[in-house]
Amino acid sequence: MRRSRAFIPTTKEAPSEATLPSHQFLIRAGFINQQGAGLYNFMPLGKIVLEKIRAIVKEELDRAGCSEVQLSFVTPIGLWDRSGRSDTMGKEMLRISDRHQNEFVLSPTNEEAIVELVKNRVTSYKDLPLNLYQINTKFRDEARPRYGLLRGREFLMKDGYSFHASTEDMIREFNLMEETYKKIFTRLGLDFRVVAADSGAIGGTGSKEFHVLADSGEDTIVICDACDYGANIETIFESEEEIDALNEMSYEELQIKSIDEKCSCGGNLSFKKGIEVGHIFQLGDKYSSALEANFNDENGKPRPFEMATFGIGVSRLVASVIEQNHDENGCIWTKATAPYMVNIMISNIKDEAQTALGEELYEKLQTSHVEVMLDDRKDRFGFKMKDAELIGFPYTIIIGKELENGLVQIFERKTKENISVKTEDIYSKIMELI
RNA sequence: CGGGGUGUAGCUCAGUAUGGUUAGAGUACCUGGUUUGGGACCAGGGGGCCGAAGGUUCGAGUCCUUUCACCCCGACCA
Repeated sequence: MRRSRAFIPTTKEAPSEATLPSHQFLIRAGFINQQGAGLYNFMPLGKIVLEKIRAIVKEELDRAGCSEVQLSFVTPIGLWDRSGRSDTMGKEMLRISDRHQNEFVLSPTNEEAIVELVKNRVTSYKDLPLNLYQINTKFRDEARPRYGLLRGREFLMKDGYSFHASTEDMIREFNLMEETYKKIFTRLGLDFRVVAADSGAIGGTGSKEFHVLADSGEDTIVICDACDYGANIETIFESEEEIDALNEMSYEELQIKSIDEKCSCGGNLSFKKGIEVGHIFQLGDKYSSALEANFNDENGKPRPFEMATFGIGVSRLVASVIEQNHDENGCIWTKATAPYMVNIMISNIKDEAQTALGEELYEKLQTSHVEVMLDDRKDRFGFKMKDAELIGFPYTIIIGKELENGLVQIFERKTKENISVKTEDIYSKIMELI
């Protein structure tokens, strides 16, 4: 992409309502803009990142044997009446009416829809297990949306549902998804922890959350430095008072509390702030029983499906990458999430030698299927560098005044290091780095 | 859903206590020129239903009423 032709409206100042780094930088760098409370538009850069994350999620799930579907976003209210959630979920569900005054709900989640879909189509234990997922828009009418993409009302989420003939098989799938999620978050380049979680109102026997470690996280988790124990503090402390008193709680008390739970390896425990980007649940037959979704077992007897459910906040991940990876100058995208891997900056567009080399490299990298931006704007060096840092390209090739000496520079966003490379070596060097 | 706050140029914000020329600044944008290694400089220019509706007044960005939107703290958040 040529920067001169791109739609990337960057600004020097952040809108006053943005308080978190991810919110400020994603807006300042022209990735997203706010449409209303908890509603965001994705501009070209934001859309690219969103699609990259979506593609990685899809790839790993497909590899693990899941099948992608797409459920309708607008759902008849009757679906929610049958499960009782039109009452229990209350105002979180946004209700709308059509021209016939029929009531509908914008899907906040899709347990009911998926059970209805599978019910009476999968009727034998021989057809199990089955794991279906979608990556689709959700709408939850949060009482107070905030923090940009981290807590929007409309958001992109991957939601998966599995069906099994036995609890053992359901647990097998649950463990498979835990491993699959680890692969996904690792590929995205994130520092994350898996923690025991509160099963909450959805019920079920087990649940785990995946947290991206970041100071701005809304959740507090306890992790052990010696084993893989981790837990959301909600599972350790029963009352609000205890959580409020957390700061005064002594280290020993925490240690004892946690040992009582699961960690007895003797390692050091510490508190961390986390952003919940994934959550997996063992559902059991809660929904299949309620909606009378049965299969026939080996003896021909009808039994409700054993189910599990798996979620990943895809649009939340976009913000999470930046919460974990930024500095005072802007975004630092991981290699897997960067909208463009390489930014070629022509320092002075009037300099014919610089422009010629820039164009040549641009063609060559594109031919090699490298995602590359060519900054061919008329602006000055400093302006273009600030812009590149704000956006957060992993590498910027600077074609500037050193070209006279046969040298160009590679600026690495993460380390802010500049290395000089001979012009004839630049292509091989950048291919080696990315 | 309780409590608090803010709506003025694309963006960040003055101006509103005490109503009174043609509503301002910075930034961004356009034109010309000078510049070209860290968000440049000079000159000129365009851009506003002062969130919306109603009211008070000779006169409203400013006062009153209604309403909409957004933000912050809290509660809530499979």
